Amino acid sequence: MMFPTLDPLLHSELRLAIMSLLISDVEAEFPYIKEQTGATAGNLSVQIDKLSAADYIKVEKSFKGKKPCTICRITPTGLKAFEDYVKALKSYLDVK
Amino acid sequence: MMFPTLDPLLHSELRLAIMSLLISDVEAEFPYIKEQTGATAGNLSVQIDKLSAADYIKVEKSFKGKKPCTICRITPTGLKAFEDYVKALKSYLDVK
DNA sequence: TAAAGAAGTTTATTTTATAAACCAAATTAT
DNA sequence: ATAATTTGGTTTATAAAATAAACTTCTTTA
Repeated sequence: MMFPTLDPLLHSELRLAIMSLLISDVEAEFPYIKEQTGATAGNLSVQIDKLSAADYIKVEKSFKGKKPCTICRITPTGLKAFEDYVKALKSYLDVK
Repeated sequence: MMFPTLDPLLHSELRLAIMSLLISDVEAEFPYIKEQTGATAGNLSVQIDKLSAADYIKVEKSFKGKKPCTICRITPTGLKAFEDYVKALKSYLDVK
């Protein structure tokens, strides 16, 4: 087949946005990701879980003063997957 | 919001592959698209309908000798949508 | 101390992708 | 000649995914 399969975990608007953020920002808190992506909290929570379950990101729960704080970071696995995804996408887009 | 929405009609592996083919090849027959994408006929038929309903492609049904022949071509609308999609995707991918 | 807000999670709903089943005509084999 | 297979699809059913609504717990403010 001439078109490589696109990692379904990354071929999702919200999950891709999350990963994109975490590549630039190294780490990001839940509310920040929510604001930057415009996602609802529920949707974001679900998609973060999926990325986390695949070990594409690590999620660290702590407290910031008295409030819960969820920090996300990309993993090497996630970075690799993202790079592979971009490479794969290019065979769909670089069409000339 | 910092991430533009990705046209859901194009943000689909098979539909994107179809569009990608039609940009390089100008026109393509159903069996050729099927072979190039590795899709099942059913899936391909459905996705072609969707692209056609949005006027991203035109579908022309004729006969080749005695056999039915379905030819697909991209429309200006489709080309524009593809270009916009690529542009939008870049804000997710060009991350450095 | 009641109401509102923050930070999420869980669950339900809608949408989408995909394949399985089907159909009609043509070709090939018996 | 006719039965079986292949070609070129379409329609329908199923499985998976995305998304939002509803809920929870704790905190802050009125």
